Amino acid sequence: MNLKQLSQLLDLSQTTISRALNGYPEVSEQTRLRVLEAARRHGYKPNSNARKLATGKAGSIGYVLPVGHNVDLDPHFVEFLSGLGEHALSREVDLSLTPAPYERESEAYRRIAASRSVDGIYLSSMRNDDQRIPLMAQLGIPFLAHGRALMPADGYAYVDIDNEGAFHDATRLLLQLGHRRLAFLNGDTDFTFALHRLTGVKRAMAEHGLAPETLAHHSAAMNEENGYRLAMALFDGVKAADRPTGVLSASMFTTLGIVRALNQLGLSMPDDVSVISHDDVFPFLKPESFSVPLTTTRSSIRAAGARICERLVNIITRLEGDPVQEIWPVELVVRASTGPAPTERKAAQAGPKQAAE
Amino acid sequence: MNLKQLSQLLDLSQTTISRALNGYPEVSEQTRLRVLEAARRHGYKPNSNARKLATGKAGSIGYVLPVGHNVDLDPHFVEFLSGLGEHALSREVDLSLTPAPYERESEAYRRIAASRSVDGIYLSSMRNDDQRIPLMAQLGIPFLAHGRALMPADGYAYVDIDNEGAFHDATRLLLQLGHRRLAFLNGDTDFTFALHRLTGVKRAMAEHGLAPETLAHHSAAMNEENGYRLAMALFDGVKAADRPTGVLSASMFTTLGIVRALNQLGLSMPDDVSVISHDDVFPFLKPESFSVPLTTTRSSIRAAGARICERLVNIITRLEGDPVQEIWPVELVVRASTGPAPTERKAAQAGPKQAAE
DNA sequence: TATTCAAGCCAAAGCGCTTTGAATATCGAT
DNA sequence: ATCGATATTCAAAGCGCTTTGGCTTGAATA
Repeated sequence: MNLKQLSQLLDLSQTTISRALNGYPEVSEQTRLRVLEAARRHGYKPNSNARKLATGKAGSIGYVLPVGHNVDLDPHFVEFLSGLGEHALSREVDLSLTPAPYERESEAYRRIAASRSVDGIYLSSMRNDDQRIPLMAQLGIPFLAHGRALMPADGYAYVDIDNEGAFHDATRLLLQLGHRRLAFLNGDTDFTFALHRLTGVKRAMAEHGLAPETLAHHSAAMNEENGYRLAMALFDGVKAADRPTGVLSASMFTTLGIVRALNQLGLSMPDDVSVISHDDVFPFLKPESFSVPLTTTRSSIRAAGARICERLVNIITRLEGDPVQEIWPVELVVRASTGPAPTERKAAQAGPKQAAE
Repeated sequence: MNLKQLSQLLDLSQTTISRALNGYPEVSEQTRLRVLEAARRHGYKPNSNARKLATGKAGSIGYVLPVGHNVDLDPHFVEFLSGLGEHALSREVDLSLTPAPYERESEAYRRIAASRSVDGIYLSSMRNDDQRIPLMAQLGIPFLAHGRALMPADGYAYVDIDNEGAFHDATRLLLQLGHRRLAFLNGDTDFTFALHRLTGVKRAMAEHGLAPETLAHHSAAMNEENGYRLAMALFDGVKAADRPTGVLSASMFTTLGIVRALNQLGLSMPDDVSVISHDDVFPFLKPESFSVPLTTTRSSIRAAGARICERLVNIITRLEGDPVQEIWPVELVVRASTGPAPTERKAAQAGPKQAAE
C-alpha cells in the first residue's frame, strides 16, 4: 500500500493525505480522522526511503563501527548504546552502524557524509590527535564527540567526563591514606581519556610532593588479562617494601584481573593494597560484586549515551547553535577496597614514629 | 555534487555515468575511466536515499534494539555485533538499529517492514513462544533468527547452537566424575536457550538414573549479582552432605558471582565444588581469567554474528531458498574447575567402599 | 553494396514521497 | 449581490537515482 493507492481509495489527493498524516493544519479535522483511520486499517506507512529523499532528512544517527581482527568492541559500547537507544526512542531516530576497519575509517566517514544516509554522526574513542574532527568539519556534517581530542581542543561539540579530576581525586585519596608507592594500570594512551587520567594522577602526586617518576604507570587495553598480567608484574616476587600499596585501575575489567592477581599472591585488599577502579556503571558487573567492594570513580556511560543522543538531535535540528563543550564531574565512591597504607597502619599501631617513606 | 551536475561536467548522460559507476558492461572502458576519475576527484557519491528509492534495496540489515528500564542490553550483544560487523563490511551492508520498548516491539517491526527501511531483519533473544516469527511471516520480510522459538519449531531460518547437547555433555562429565548433587544456575527460562539447556541437563541425569527433582535449578538474568546470590543460597550455612558438588552456570558473568561466593565461603574449586560454565568467548573475560581456570562449554557468539550476517544477506539476495535450520555443536573444554566428587575422592583414598549416594 | 549486429550512448519514465502554488468552496461583511 | 478573507483541497514539480527502450555508429557479414 502506497500513497497513491491510499489516495485513490479515499478519493483524496496525495497532498491531502500526506498533510493529514504529518499533522499539518490545513486539513479539516474530519478528513484527517478519515485518513488516519484508513491508514491504520490498511497498515499504510510511508516508504521511508521516499520520504528521506523528498525531505532530505534521514531520521537517523550514524556511527562508524570499528571492526577488524585486533579491534574488540568492548562492553562499554553496549551500555552506551542502551542509553543512546533510550533517548533515540523518544526522538524517533534510528541508529545506523557502518562497519569499517580502522585503517579505512575516514573513507567510511566520507561515504556516509556524501551519501547523506544519516543526519549526524556520533564519534567515540577519541584519540589525542584525532583526525576525525577536522574531517567532520571539512565534510560539513553535524557531529558530536564522546570524549575529546587533545589537539584541536576547541571549536567542536563534545560530551566528556572529567577524567583528570576523577583520577586526581582518587589519587589524592590514596595519598591522604598515606600511600606513597602508587601504580596506575591505565588504558591505551593513544586515547585522550587515558592521558587526562594520567595528568590527574600526576597532578595529585605533585601536590603531595611526590616525583612523577615514582608512579608505576602501565598502559594497555582494559581487560581482565592485562589487569592480571600487569598486577603480577607489579607484585609477584617483589618484596613488600618495594611494591605499590595503592593501585589505580582504569576499568572494572582491569580490576577483575588485579583482584585475581592479589588473591593468588595472598595479598589482601585493603590491608596490603588499596585499589580504586574507574566504574562506568555496568549493570552486569558492579563494584559491590567483588569480594571486597571497590572504591570507584563512578560515571554512568549509559547516561552519557542518552545525553549524546539528545544533544546530537539538537545539533541536527539546529536547536544547539555554537558547539558546546560539556564536561561531567565524576563521583568518587569510597567502599572497602581502600584503607590506610600498610606502613601508616603499622605506625599507628606501634605509636608515634617517623612518617612513611 | 549530484549525478546531474557530474553528467553536465562530463558532457555525458546520467545513464552512462550511473552505468559506469555501477560496473555495467555497456560502457566503453575509456569512458568508464573518465567517469571514475571525475567522480573521485569531485568526491561524488550517489545519494543513498535516492538510490534506495530507485532500487528498492536498503542496503542494510535491521535490528530492533530492546530498551527500557528493566531491559539491559548485555555484553553478548557487543560481541555478536563485532562478528556481524566484520561480515557486513565485506558485503557492504549497514546495520540499522531501531530502539523499541519490549511492549511495543511488534509495532516497531511493523513500521520497519512497512517503511522498507531495511532489506532483512535479524532476530535475537528468542523466546519459547516467540510472537515475532508469525509476525515476520505475515509482514513478508526476510529474516533470520539467532536461536529458535519452542513452538513454531520449523518453517523459518535460524542459526542456533546445540544448547541441549552442550549442557547434556557438561552434566554427563559431572556425573562421570561422581557428582550426584547438581545445581544449575540457568538463564531466564522465558528464553528458549535456557529451556534447551535444562532439557540437556535433565536428559543426562536421567541417563544416569538420577531423578530430575534432585537438580537444584534456578533461573535468573545472567549477571554477577545473581550468580553470587544464588550460589550463596545454595551453599551458605548448608552442611556439606546436603550441598551440591557440581554446578552448571549459564554464563561467565554468573560464574563470576559463583566463584565469589565460593571464595567467601572458603569452598574450593574443584575440591569442594566442580563448576562448568558456558562461555560465549568474550575477549574481555576468558575462562583462563579465573583463579581456577574454568571448564566450559564453548561457542563463539562472535562467529555466530558473522555467520548470521552472511546468511541473512544470502536470504535477502535469494541465494538461500528454503529456510535452513542450522545448529552448531558446542565444544566442552575441560580445564581445572572440574574434578572428582568429594565423596568419590575420599572413597578412593580410603580404599574400596560403597559407591557414593 | 546492402544487411546485420554489437557496442556505446541517451532521453525519459519511474521509485514514493513532500511541498509549492493555485484553485475552489465557504462565509461573514459590505 | 459583491468582496475579501479563510478554510480546504488539488495538480504538478521536484528529491537524485536506476533502468527501460531506443537511437547511432561502425564493423562484420552476405
